[in-house]
Amino acid sequence: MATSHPRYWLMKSEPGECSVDDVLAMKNATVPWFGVRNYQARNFMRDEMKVGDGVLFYHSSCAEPGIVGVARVASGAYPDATQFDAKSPYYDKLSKPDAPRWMLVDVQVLRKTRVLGLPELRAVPALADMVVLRRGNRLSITPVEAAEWKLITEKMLG
DNA sequence: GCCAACGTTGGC
DNA sequence: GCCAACGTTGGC
Repeated sequence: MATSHPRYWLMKSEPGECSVDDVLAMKNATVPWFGVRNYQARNFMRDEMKVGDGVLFYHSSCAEPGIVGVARVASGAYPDATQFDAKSPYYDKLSKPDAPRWMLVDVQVLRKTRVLGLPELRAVPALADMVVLRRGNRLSITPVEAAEWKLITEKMLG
């Protein structure tokens, strides 16, 4: 049976660690989405994301949280190298190379946008159900509905 | 710095 | 398997 999986996602990054500008400065404007240590977010990357899926690049834990760029999923899932690096804050001593716990995908930034902040997003009735806007949401990767993607990328950022 | 909300841990 | 304690996220 064909399961309809989301084709669009919102991915949070702390700009102090990896901003949209940092990614644009990288080779092919592409970055491995390292550091996710939440099973639900991992499962999205491991099980549901496909190359070409749309991504809203979001800055969190900063002066002006919000959407700051449009990106795409640029690889299938593979192990997050930081889990094996004892010097990394993301080191996981329980993870073994032959049985990695944490998987990631590469994300390629297609364009930087103006900051679409939370108050502006919350002011749009059609976005009221966006997962990222739900009360208490802390998940760093959330699905985005096709209609939400279209509205944000074409109307609000167009 | 505060605090709400949620995930994880671990004793039982 | 329950659930209290604790840690983390992230907006404000």
